[in-house]
Amino acid sequence: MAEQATEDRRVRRTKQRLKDALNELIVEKGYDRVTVQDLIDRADVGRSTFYAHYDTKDDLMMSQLGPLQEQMGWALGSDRALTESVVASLPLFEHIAEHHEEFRAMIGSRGIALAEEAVHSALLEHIGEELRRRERQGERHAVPVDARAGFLAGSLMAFATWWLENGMPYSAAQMDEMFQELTRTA
Amino acid sequence: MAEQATEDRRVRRTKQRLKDALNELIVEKGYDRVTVQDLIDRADVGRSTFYAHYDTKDDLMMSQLGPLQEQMGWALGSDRALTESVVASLPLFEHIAEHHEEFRAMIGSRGIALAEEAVHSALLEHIGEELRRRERQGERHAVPVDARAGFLAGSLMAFATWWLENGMPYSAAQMDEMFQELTRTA
Amino acid sequence: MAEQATEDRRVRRTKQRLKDALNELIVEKGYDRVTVQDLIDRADVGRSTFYAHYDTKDDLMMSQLGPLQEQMGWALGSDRALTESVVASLPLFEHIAEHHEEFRAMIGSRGIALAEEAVHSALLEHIGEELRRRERQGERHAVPVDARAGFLAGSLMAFATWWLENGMPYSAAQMDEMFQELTRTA
Amino acid sequence: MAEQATEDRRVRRTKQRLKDALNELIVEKGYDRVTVQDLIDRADVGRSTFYAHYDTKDDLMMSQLGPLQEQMGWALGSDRALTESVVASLPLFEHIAEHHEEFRAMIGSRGIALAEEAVHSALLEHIGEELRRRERQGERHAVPVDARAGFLAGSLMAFATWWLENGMPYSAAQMDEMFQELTRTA
DNA sequence: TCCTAAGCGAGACGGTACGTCTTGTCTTCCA
DNA sequence: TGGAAGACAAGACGTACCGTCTCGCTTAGGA
Repeated sequence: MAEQATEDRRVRRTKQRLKDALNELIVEKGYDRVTVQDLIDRADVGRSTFYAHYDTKDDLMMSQLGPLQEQMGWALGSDRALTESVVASLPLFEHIAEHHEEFRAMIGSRGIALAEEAVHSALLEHIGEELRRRERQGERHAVPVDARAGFLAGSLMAFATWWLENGMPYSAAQMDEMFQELTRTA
Repeated sequence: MAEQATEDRRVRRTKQRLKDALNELIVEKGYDRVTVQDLIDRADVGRSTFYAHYDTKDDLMMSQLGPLQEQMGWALGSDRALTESVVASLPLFEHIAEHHEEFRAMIGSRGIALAEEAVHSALLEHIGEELRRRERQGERHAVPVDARAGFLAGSLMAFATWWLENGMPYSAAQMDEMFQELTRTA
Repeated sequence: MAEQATEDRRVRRTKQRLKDALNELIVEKGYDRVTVQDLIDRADVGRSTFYAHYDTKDDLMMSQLGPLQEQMGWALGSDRALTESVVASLPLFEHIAEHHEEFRAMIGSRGIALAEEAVHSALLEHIGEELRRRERQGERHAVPVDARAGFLAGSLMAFATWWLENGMPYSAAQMDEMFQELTRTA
Repeated sequence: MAEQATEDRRVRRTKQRLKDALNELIVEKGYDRVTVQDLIDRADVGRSTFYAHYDTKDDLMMSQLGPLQEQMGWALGSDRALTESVVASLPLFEHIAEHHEEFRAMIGSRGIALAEEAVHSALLEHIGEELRRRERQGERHAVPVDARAGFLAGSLMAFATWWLENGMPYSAAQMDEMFQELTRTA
């Protein structure tokens, strides 16, 4: 919308303070234990102001995920991803390594589900497109495209989650390498 | 435990009524919308009785997952699983197919996370053991055992979830076949 | 306090509705059987709103007693009390006669104890002051002032209670006359 | 009752243990804060056993008050009371002095109300009888008998209560003397 | 000596009320 | 006129007691 662009400077500031508050509080006490009251206290914003901009805490959370999705999408389509492999997993692992503190604070919470869902759907779309493109170019595979896309997107998310939850015992590069090897037939 | 076995007949009945109530209500309104009040109304049980046996709704949910874990564990170790493949994925797909109504009622809720976590950990343990056994017998692989176990357990869960959330367009047997093919190198 | 005066109009309305509800319910079912739930249902107020203003049901009750104390204090110091007698008992008997329905609904309950305590302490203070004033003016008595004040305040309360609990067989004026006669030596 | 006499030895022991438990607990935590659970724990008695003998905690309390009433009644009719005065107040003050610890633990509680009520009614009856006896013997008074009885019983209770709640600054004998003086015209 | 009914402990149970917490709506006031 | 402040209704939560109940064990007192 045009209004988005013209959005009041103050409104942008208020929204930003709420996002900052959320991110701080997630690290401090975990996503699930953050209440709307916490958010507005921290952001120094009136209760009604919060609800004027966002429907729920989850809504605020998701409004931050758009940029993440774009970033992932961009990464997936970038030069760095121009390999023979279907999935450019490296950017994902690197992003996680960079923000592991925030992510770890959300483990087990409803918040991580939202983030996962956002990345997962971006992943699913990109992978699906790539697989369909290759199929049009004559590539054949025993497993149908939809299943392969579901499998690849899901197992990448799962592999990354495993990594995060187990103390990240490998580097992002190693994770990428291993993932490519493990999904060679997919 | 021996005490478990000697548990008062009444206590067992009460617990069973609560479990039944939970399962019914999950299907009716989804896990997250079920309140403790709903449970005790349906089970015709006093509020304090509920809290005498379970700490929270999640606690009640988890008490049902033990049997599920055992069932999965048993399935994973059964004759049917005696294939050359590491993971006996068929029993999992079949279990899901059988209970797809309950599972679908929990999609996106905190309840499914508990169930997933229970099955996932059982899976992880079994797969880890099997991989370590094979390694002791001389099998070699480019990817370390812990990462392969994490990958296999995670991607099986993810693949099953994808299946459930996309209308189960394949049979359990087909899913099993595809999973074996997709993880041939893992 | 100044803040009291500036108190939000809505707050005052809410508090008033709660006080009205309490008074109605006391008459209907007796103080002890009135629950917080009854109060908020009748006052059409949220549960948390009740607790935002009052700690307990007793707290709400006591908040109504302040005015009663003031009224009694004023009565005790008024022209009508300017007799040779130490205690102006008539206003008390008249007040009881006027509100006998409410008082009777509280007989035997914890609520009446709060009301009695409020009136009793106001009485005790006024009588003590008056006796000390007279002593300074040379009046002498075989019994020390503190004991006489305790006796007079207590026996007035007791006499009034007896009256209320026995069907008020005399008029307020008769009660007053009798009380003066019975405590002539005190 | 005859049954009372034939009451099982065990039953008597159980009841006594409950009474002892109540008295101990009253001193320890105050009447109102004593729960039935406290009582049966202390008395080492089953829950149903308690309810087999008493309806409520108040019931147990009152079962102890009978003896107190008899004691007071006996005292009021004894030789020591054979004075020209209507009320033999000395025994009451002495009884309170002896048990002031228990009584003080009950101040402000619902328990004291039960005890007061028991003593008060015994007092009222004795005083009423005495006053009517004297009237039959020709004694005349400006205030009717029922009112004088109500006044005397009530003010004695009130005076005793004042004494107890204000640190018992006089001896029982002094209290008795003062009470006689203050009610000379009643 | 047995046996049979009562007393009893243990504690599960249904139920009621409590005081706390969080949510999303609504109102008031101020800059 | 938009946003800060915060009162409010709604309703779930976990806790504390209550009075009822079922279950076996013990423990006389009469057969």
